[in-house]
Amino acid sequence: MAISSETGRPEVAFPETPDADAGPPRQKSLTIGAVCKSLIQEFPEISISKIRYLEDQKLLAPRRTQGGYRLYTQDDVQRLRTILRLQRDEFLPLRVIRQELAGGRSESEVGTADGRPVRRAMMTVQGPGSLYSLGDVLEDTGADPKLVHELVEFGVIKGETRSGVRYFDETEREIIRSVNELAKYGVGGRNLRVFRTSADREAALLQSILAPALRSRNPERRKEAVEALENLASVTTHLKHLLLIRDLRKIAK
Amino acid sequence: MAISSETGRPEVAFPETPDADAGPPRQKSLTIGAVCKSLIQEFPEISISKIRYLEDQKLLAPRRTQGGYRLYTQDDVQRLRTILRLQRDEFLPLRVIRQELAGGRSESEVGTADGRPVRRAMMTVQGPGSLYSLGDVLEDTGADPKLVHELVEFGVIKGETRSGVRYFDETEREIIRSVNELAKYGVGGRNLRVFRTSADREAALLQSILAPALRSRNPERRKEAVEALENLASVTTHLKHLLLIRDLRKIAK
DNA sequence: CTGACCCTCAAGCTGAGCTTGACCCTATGA
DNA sequence: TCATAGGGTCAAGCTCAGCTTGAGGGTCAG
Repeated sequence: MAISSETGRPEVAFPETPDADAGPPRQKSLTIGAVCKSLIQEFPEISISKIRYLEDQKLLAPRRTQGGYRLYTQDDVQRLRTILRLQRDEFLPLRVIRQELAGGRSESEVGTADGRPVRRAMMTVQGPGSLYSLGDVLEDTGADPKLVHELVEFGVIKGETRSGVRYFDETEREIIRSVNELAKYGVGGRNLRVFRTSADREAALLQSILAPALRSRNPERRKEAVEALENLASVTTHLKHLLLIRDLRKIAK
Repeated sequence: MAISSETGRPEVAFPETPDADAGPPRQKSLTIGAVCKSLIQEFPEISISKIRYLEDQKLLAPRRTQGGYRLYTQDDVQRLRTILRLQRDEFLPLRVIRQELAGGRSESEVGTADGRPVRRAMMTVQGPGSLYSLGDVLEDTGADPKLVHELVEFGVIKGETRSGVRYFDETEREIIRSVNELAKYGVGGRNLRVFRTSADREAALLQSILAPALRSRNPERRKEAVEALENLASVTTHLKHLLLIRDLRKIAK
């Protein structure tokens, strides 16, 4: 409801209404100047032109007003913060940051001063996690409602209907984000089938391997099996990525 | 005995005598050309002028012969290797590398041994990258030679035969590592087909999408296309992982 | 309707990280 | 002993990432 349509026109133009609805702190969009001010504490080197430059380099994609002004949601700002931190603290070149962010290295995982670990939130097989309304998801991901509808229809995601309203979990939200990203490159519609069926096939494979343990009466064993499942998922994902890279190299000649 | 004194004058000038004395492999000093050759496997981009440049930047300080020739001990070479790895895999600028090395971050703790880093290497579609012999790979990954043989036979990896010896690149090495990991869980043999074909299918998809740009005469456009390829690879990998997680959740109940 | 703010686009700047070339010296073995 | 392959210095130059600047012009809230 907050966002009217694909044109990126917010109903309430500027600093969005601090609407008194749902719990989570609502998204107030900021102009580029405001964003700059809000970050100058942590990053004294920042500048408006730099933020624009980062957008030019495909690291950001804020919505726009009808007039062409950039509007940054809190998520956009968080992403920007992440970018700046990766640049400052890890010396990563923008090209690499772009990829890190494209693959799901998300905001929260960088800031928190830790050393290595990088635990991926929605990568876990366990637990429910938080739920997001369609509006939340659209705002978060910048996706077209039609796209979400399509995904639901194709059974890629299904959400969870609660008192008539459909909610999505983090994984689903990230799926939407990724699909939206792919759409920009012209990957969409039935191409997604390729991914779905390969995921299904793979899940079946892993299940068949761990089936005995998963069906076990012993909760200890079941827990182990679930963990194994997570590990296997990571490894196979990595392997598939490597195989893909290998193939792509041939293509790129 | 091998090295005479602080003046940097070696008793036996050039490639030092392979002296048959004390147990530990004695310090054979290498000339800059020899060093370069010995590293070109792992770092194809290296050059004599670059090594000299690094010295200029105070990252190295090899001894010299009376005549002014640089002489590198094994330790020097190891240090150089470390520098190059920090540069390639962690993207550290030389200024930072200098500090890291000054404050005891030692050779051993960066390389192949440990867990994470190794970022770029096999993630990029570009470039030749370093090469590893079968022995290197087996040592690195702890895999069974038979396994490697199998992978080569199945055409999953093929290596690069150079003067009769087969070498593998980083991607292939990591593929081997992953497959070996999977083998521990009992995933192997023809199960790998699933992964291979899905990677192939996906590569074909991406290729078809970017084909025009990739075939373009304009090098500018081609570069963009290759970058897009890398981004797409990241995104699709992420997406597939998410889909897999989604499936696995159902399985795990 | 004005003043602060924002937009694009092309050109320019800066520093890191090498490379090149001119010119000369060193080590080694035939 | 001297040919020749390999090294050495130094200054200049090149490339690329990552911004900045400036000209010219539109947008938005009060």
